[in-house]
Amino acid sequence: MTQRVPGPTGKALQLLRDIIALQGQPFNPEAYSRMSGMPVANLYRYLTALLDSDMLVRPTRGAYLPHPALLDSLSWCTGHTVLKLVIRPHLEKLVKKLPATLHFGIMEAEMITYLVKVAPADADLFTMENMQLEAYCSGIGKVLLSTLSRKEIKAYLSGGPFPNLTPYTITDPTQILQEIKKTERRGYGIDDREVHEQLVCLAVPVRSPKGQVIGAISAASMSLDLLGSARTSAIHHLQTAAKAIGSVF
Amino acid sequence: MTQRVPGPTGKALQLLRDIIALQGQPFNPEAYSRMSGMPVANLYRYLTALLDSDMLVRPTRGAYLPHPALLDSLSWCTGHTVLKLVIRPHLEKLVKKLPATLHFGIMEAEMITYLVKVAPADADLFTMENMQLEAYCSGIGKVLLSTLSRKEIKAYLSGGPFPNLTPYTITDPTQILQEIKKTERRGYGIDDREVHEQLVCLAVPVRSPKGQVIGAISAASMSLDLLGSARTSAIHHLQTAAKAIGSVF
DNA sequence: ATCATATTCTCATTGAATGAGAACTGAGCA
DNA sequence: TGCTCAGTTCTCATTCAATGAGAATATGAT
Repeated sequence: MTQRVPGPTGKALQLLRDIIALQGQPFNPEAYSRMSGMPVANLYRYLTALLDSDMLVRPTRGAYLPHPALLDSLSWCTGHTVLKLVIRPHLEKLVKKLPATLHFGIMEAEMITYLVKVAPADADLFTMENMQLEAYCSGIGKVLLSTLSRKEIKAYLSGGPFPNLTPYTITDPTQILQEIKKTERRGYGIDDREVHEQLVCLAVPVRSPKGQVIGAISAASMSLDLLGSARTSAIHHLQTAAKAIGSVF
Repeated sequence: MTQRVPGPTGKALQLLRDIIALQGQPFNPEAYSRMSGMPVANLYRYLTALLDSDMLVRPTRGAYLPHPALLDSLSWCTGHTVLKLVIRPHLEKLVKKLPATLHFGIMEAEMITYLVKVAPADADLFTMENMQLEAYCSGIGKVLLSTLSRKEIKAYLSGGPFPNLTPYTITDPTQILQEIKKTERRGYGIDDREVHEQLVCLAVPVRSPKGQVIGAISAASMSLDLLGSARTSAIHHLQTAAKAIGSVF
């Protein structure tokens, strides 16, 4: 809602963004003018430009919707598509230095969606791209949970149930909360055989330069060494890659 | 590709549109500069604005993609959603003056998709929203075919087969071409029991003020009167509504 | 018909976009 | 390691467009 880019172009794009965010609810010019500090005259100038550029349509007075032509021209891709295109090359570069199964995942509706998987030739795991897993027990899940607000974490913990997948799975909400807090302090997430009896995993968040959480990347392995002597190096590699990925957004 | 809106805002939006249209293919700044007449310095100024406004991301040098945040904020609607939102109220107003079953349809992949259906309380037809029908035999199909270029029409006619649905269906490509030509001269499409033995239908195109074909609206009825004494009035009502709808785009 | 509000218009003022070219950066490659 | 080219940023004087307040108009609903 706050302006990000100076000049007329930034204001026009901000207005476009704000109108899209309304999801078709009526747009109140006067209220928007007051809220954004933009005089009505300018507001309508930008609206006209957006309408004439086929970015918006105005079905009736006071109603603004994205232009079908815009939506059609975007129909070849989704948010997931773009994330995959952006992140896969980074993980393919990383896997040469860090020979583990690498994942990129995001949180959607309190579940973790694994969008990208890159594995070394000799290792293969049960995971698949586009798979959804629970958040409370995986490395990516824990580290993404740890970036949420206290309120959101509480909402998540009261959502249960949290089935145990292995003898090591943490299933008690209180203990999960402790684990999330430890993850936050540590800066990275650990899954010590909580999803699969032989599987361990390290995960770090991917943040945009503005601090927004894009998702998380993880390195998983059947070798417990990943949590031992190899841990420091692995975390370093993950964090370097995460920073490079984050800088794209 | 040609600029539609004067001023910096229009140029920025045009650039955004052009990059989206690339569908992720590499973007050549120099070529774009030459083609659009925009100096490279300006080109990069606009690119920066679009990147900073979270409209685009740059995965690598020379690659530009729509920003996932933009795509997510648009995921609540599609081109079809917006078309339905825009057109339904118009047809609901029209049905009070023209008591027939009204449809709005568009051509997609040589088939007609019926996006909106509005029927009087006493009339009901076999049609359903989102249904797809062949183009060559329906009123909407014929009138949309008649707006295509000769080349596109030929491509369509060589696509066949064209099954006959009733004894009245025109199935010979040569005859279909004649029918399309007649439709073009007439300005509206007629379906005289070609889809269903008792069903007749009139259809007119919906055009934006710039002349672009958005789709077509039709009035269908079990009463043959629609093609007789009621025809002039019906066409007039359809054309008035089509003009009102078209002015939105 | 009338009312509220969305929308357009006018004009003097202010500030931003423009365009050419030079300078810089980074990825691929010998 | 350093080369090289394409992509990208920077500088600055010039030009042109955005700005803001308010009045005027158009429109849909009651």
